[in-house]
Amino acid sequence: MKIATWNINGVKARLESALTYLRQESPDVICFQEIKSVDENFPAAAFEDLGYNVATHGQKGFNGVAILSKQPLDDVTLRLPGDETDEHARYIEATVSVSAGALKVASIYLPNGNPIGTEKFTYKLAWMKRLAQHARLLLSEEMPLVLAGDYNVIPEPADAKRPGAWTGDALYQPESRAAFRALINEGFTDAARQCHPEPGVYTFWDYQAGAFQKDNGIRIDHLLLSPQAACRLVSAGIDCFTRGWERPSDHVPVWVELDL
DNA sequence: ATGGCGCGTCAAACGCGA
Repeated sequence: MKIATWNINGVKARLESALTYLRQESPDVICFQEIKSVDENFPAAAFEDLGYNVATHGQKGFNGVAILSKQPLDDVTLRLPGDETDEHARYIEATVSVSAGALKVASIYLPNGNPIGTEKFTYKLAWMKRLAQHARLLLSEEMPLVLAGDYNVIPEPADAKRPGAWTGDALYQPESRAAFRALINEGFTDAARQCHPEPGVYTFWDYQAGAFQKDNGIRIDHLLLSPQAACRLVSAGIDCFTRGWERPSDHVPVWVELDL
């Protein structure tokens, strides 16, 4: 079973690319971030025509997450618990039935947090704390679980071509990295890193300054596996080729193959 | 060495991202 995550930076702008990717790679589940669309305007029919069930949590203009699955999506939950005043559409979770039982999947769009020293960075750290708390609850269910998405965190120096260029950035702050480590240390496996220990593995290249041509990338999109998913890990990969497509997203799909 | 973009909103710049 193949589960992918992709920050598509606007579903309207990326619809043809997304459909092409799904036709070509055919993941069983794909998590989208930054759909930048309200639920009513999400082009669900186009994805349903490819055999996907669709669950979205959108808002006007920015943010917005979705889960698409060939198998039915049950118990769809919107919003990350812990702050009723948080209006950002950044979290959706659902259960997918599989032959071995059930798999839980979340599509996560973690706050960017820039610039540091502002309420945006405070919001990022608070959001990460809420995520870690909710993750503990999910782990206690002891089922295969994949927390997939754009974490907006560069975990280690090896996750950036030029780590020194990110020292003042919210994605690479010690607090951001510590919060990510704390989440991992609850018992998750970083699927792409597990399968690809080598440096030079990136999921994002800025639109500016020819970043992709220079391979000046960072690894900020992650699939975190619960122990019950990690023991079924077959392979993981990053589909960099979409970054070379016409009008690309600045992020590329990351995927994991689980023996489920 | 440095900086170079793109999407959505809304109809000209601007917020936002990373």
